[in-house]
Parts: sequence; structure tokens; C-alpha cells
Amino acid sequence: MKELTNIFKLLSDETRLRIIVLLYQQDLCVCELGGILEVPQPKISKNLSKLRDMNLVLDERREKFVFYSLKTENKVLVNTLKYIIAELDSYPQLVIDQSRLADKEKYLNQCCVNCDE
Amino acid sequence: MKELTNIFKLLSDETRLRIIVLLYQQDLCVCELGGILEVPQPKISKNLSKLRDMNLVLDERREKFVFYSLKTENKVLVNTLKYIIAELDSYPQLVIDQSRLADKEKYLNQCCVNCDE
DNA sequence: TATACATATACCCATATGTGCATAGGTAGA
DNA sequence: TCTACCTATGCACATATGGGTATATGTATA
Repeated sequence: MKELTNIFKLLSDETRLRIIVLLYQQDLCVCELGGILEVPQPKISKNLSKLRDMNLVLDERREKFVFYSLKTENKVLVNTLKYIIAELDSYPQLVIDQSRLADKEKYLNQCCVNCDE
Repeated sequence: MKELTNIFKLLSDETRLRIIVLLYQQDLCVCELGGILEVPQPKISKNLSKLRDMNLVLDERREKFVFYSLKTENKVLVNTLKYIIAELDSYPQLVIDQSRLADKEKYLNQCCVNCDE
């Protein structure tokens, strides 16, 4: 029960939800997430650590980068994500994230491009 | 997007989730909800008012009682509830609520029986 | 080893949230 | 009208949460 309500709490923050939706589609590093979402790096890291605390993501270091992947063991979470993605057009911000995800190469290893903005 | 995250925030509190699950199955008055959940009346009312603010419930006075019903227009909410109920056995507290719901007549118009406890 | 870069965390602050208690408001019946 | 009952709301308080800034940690490379 507590696990269930905690899942919903994680989904109740916009930044975190955006991260989860992106990770549901592919593994990404902190750097890429920050670039796609246009959000400060500590904010990304903090949200990822909350997901890690709830055992919802795996983190794997690859050289300088740490890539995160979403675990798909939690049925409620996966079911919810499927539903959101099926109605993605209802959420303009998620659509934008989606298109920026297609250009993710822009953001890997180029964090400072965004930091200057 | 904000509406979406607000739905999850509402689902992230245990008492509120228990209320929502019960209302998904049948209309209930504040008195019955309090009896079934064994929760103080102000706590029930406050949570119901949050659901009302989000336009997720309808309230209808019938004599002394106010009955609440869950709206089924929000697809994400309904989908989530279906999933939870399909796996109800995973959530012992919800199973207990379920069995107490079957005896709801005990609690209608007998709030003070519980208040004495 | 020195430097640059990627990531995590500590700290501070403002705000939001849940809770209990008291009480107000509305309704029915004597 | 008085009383009992059901429900809603205000208040005070403790805690949780999100955000920003600075900084620590870890890695690669010159």
C-alpha cells in the first residue's frame, strides 16, 4: 500500500514524470535528460535518486556518463505509462520532450551548451 | 499536464486512495466512509473536498447525509483504479476495506458508535 | 598530477501537505 | 425553537517537498 502510494507520489511531480516517460522509451544519461528537459542538472540528479530509492531505475556508469534505465517490474507504473503514452497528444510538454528526444545526440557531452543559455 | 500530475498527487495519499477505491465501487456518504475506514470525520471531509476541487466527485445531499459519487470521466484515473482493483489482493488494507464495505449498513447513521471508540 | 567534465549531494529556504481539535453550518424531528 | 445529528471548515502545528546554489566525488585525458 505504501509502495503503491509512493509510486503515485513519484508520478505527481512534473519534472519527474517527464523523466520517467523519457526513460520508459530509452536509457539516457543525466546529461541527455538535462538537455532534453532544459532543467538544471542537480534537479535531474535529485529526481533520479528518488527513483533509485524506490528501486524503479538502474544506474550504470559508462566512462564519464551515468546512464539510467527504467525497471519494468512495477505493473502499476508500467500500466500507467502505457496509458499516458497512448494519449501523449493530450500533454503538449510530453510531445515536445518526445521530439527533443529524437535529437538527444545534441545534448550528450554538450551540457555546457545548455548551461550557457 | 498539471491536471495529470494532480491526479497522481491525489492518489498518493493512503486515506484518499482508500476513499477513491471505495467510491469507485459505489456511492457512499461521509458517515459510511468514516465507519468503513475508521478515520475521523474531518479527515474524510477534507479529502473529499480535495477530490471535489479536482472535479472528480459529485456530492448530493439526501436529507441529513451527503453522498459522494466518483466521476468516471478521467481516463487515467479510471484506468489506474481498474488496475488496482484487478490486483486488489496485493493490498491487504484495500481487501479489509472491501469486506467492511459489505457491512456498510452498520455505519450509516451510526457514526457515534465509532466516535466512542 | 593538473585540468576539464559529468554527476551526486549538502545546505538553506519557501511552500505545500497531512493531522488533530474545535467549531460552524445545515438538516430533521420533538 | 431546541436538540441531536451529519458534514464542512478554520486554526495551529509538525513534517515533507521542491528549488537554487555551492561544492564534493568520480572519471578521463593531457
